[in-house]
Amino acid sequence: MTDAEKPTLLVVDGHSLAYRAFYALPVDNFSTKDGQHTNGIYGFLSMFVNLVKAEKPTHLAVAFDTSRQSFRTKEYSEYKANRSESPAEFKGQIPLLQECLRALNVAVLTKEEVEADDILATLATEASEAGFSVLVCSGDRDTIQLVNDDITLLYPNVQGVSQLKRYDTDAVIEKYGLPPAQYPEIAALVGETSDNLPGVPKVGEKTAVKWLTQWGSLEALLENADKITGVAGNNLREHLDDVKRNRALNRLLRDVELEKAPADLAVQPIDAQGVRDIFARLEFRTLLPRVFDAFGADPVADEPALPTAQAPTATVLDGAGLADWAAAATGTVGVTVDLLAAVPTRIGLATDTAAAEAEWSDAVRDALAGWLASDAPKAFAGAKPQLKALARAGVEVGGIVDDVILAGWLVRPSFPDKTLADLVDRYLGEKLPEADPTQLVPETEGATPGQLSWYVRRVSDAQRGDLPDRVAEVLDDIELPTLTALADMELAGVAVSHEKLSRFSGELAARADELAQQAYASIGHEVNLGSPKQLQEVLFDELQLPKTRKTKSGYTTDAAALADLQENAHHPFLDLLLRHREATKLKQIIDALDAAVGADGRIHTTYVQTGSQTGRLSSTDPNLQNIPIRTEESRRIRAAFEVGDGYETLLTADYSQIEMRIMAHLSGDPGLIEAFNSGEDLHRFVGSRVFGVEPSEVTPAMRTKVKAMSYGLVYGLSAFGLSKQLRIEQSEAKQLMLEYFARFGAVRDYLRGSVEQARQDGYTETIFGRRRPFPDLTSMNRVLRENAERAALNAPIQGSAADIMKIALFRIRGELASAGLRSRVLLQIHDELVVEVAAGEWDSVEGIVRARMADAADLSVPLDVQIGRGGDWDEAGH
DNA sequence: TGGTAGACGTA
DNA sequence: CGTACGTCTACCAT
Repeated sequence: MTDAEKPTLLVVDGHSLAYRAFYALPVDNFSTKDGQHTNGIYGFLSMFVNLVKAEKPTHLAVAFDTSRQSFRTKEYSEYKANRSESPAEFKGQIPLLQECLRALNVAVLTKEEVEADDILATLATEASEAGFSVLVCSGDRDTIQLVNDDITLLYPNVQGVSQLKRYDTDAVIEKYGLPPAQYPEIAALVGETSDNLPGVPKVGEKTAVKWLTQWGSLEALLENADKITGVAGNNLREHLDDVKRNRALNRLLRDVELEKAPADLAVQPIDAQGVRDIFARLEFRTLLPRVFDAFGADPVADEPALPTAQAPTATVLDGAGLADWAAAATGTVGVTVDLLAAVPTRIGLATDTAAAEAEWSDAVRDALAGWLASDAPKAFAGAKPQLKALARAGVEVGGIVDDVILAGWLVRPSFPDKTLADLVDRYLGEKLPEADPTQLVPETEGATPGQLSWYVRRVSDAQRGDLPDRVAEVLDDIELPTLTALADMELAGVAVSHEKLSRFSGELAARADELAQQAYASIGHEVNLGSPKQLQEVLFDELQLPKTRKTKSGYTTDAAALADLQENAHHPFLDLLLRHREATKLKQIIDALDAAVGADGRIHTTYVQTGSQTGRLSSTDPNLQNIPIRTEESRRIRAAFEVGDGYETLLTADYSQIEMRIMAHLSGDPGLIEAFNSGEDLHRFVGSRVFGVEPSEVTPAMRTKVKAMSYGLVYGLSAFGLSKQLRIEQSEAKQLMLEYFARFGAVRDYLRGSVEQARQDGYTETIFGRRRPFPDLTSMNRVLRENAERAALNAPIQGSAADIMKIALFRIRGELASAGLRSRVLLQIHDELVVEVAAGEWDSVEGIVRARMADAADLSVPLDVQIGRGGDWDEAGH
């Protein structure tokens, strides 16, 4: 067998190389946006990919230490005792690196009590005996002893991991003057500082090599120790035990029992999707193509192809046939409506064994409308756009018992599966047949609506088994009813006055222009006021203003920082810039809204039901949940949202302090509960308790402080953050927190306890059972862990509020309908609803809205609802 | 064309 | 060093 034909095994010491990368690469450039450090992972993978590409091994493995404890520390407790604990930022990267390697289908080997190098030694030895050519990659010099004709060591340079030096037998002899097997004998004499193994004083590499050459081996040298002259000889005789110990400890084990033999380590096709997923999490982008290249995988085609199940051929029927088919079907029927430009084109139905479908037509609509509206159980994947299209065609849908996208989001709200294909992969382990969108005449046919429905039904079945009971209740009792309500709201849209918007836009354009001219004049030249980069040059280079808070690429120019600057070093440019920002921001919002007004004079937002990790909705295209309200002027935008033709007035209804009320309920704090039951203003009540004065004696300053404290609590605010917001000393903020908790101790106990509970369970839970997983609560990375703690503190509170609002929303919708009223809910802004009220319906509607919002949940404090009325949103917002 | 950073609007 | 979102512009890489 020639070398070229020999299989090549590459074995890598994962720990030592990642560790080198950790120190070689700057943390700042290698962290995810939520604070996970990735420099060690990136550096390792980068080197690893280069190695694989260059060496083209046929077999691969990466070994890791399990802990600092090994048989060596047992034999010699001082072994590596001089090494400081590796930083938590590094340790936290190891599991993620291992996850990457698993996605690459590379064997990850560990063994209790044994160091990674012993695993390398065992594999290298076994492989070389089995006729492999072996590459050992390690940053530990002890691995030099492994080198022989079949085994080559790749050793990283001091600079880092980008350059590896090759040690074959000749290279070792050239460098050390002795064959590789004798390197440990040199090391035993010289000692190894990094392992805390002292050697013979005054004996360096030169002397050691000279002695060993002279006597042939360490054994012979030690036998003849009394014949060595000079100080070094004396030292040797005094340190014989050290040398023997060193030699015993630096001998790598070659007979560790491993789960894998070299032959089991053949390079496998990578899990392309798995690699994409973990790389996306780690925010690696440039690495992805390099990995696919090195491993010879096609980044586009999904690699180790999942099995494609044989979907039943969907029977193509006419309307009557499909209606008969549906009526005869037992159990839940999967439903898929194909859309083109939001209009139905085809409809497919399926059980878990059979599928049927039809081109959409008036005849199909008429035949199927009865079954669709009935309670016959139906499952969808992403139902809302389909429901809307059907509704536009005049078809109502009842009996919705599942939406697999919603169910998937409830299980994994942080990484929701976005498509049916994702869910088919996750729950069925199959690949959904999809037409290649880049090809005019696709090679692979996509599934038909009937077949898609078959997948929907099967995913639905598989997923239900995976759903904890309480989460299933959230799906059935909250999300599915909400789904229909949202479809109605989106279809209804909200009337917006183009005239009001465009007049305001014109005013703002003129003002922004004037402010820009004045700003240019104040600094003597033009500058793009919308470019933070150019602004930094003006502020900190030209004007030499004091530096503000750091950002990734310089210093911030945000409003808070500019306001600070103005206090210290007022320059006319600052005020002009702030006012210009305000004007352009408003104009930009107005223009976006104006562009979104449809032919019907209304804006139809899209509510993303899976848009948050807490259970809240989000709103897009356009976002109607962040319409300005704070400044008098910005409210002119709200005034452009008007009651529509055929309706009489707008009603707004919002929960007051719902999150604080939920805190009171969850914590059971008697003081806070009393505050809400007393009828007194919340912050006044809390202020009187905290500062020990009568409610009437609570000053505005006191009220501001406790208000900030109360709201901050819900977000995991620190003394630092509180002091910053209130612009008070940290000591005073700390004192305020102490006083607050002295009066409302159960609040603190609850918050602490809920985070601890979440740490144990791995997830938080709302009052209604909605869960949110928090794996980072046990992270060793402090930033990551503390971020998770604050989010975990907030999740049950924000999430319970979201649950309550959803319940109120669909109950209001149902009751308005069953009372035969035309009035309808248009908007939801987290704790507020906007309702369009038809003539003569105000009293009924107001009563329904108030009652259903107030009794949406039974808490230990009342849910207070504020109602407003007006011809536009601004007026209605009291 | 696509993605990120910085800024800022809301609850 | 306060949670949850979406969208805009500038800018840089492709």
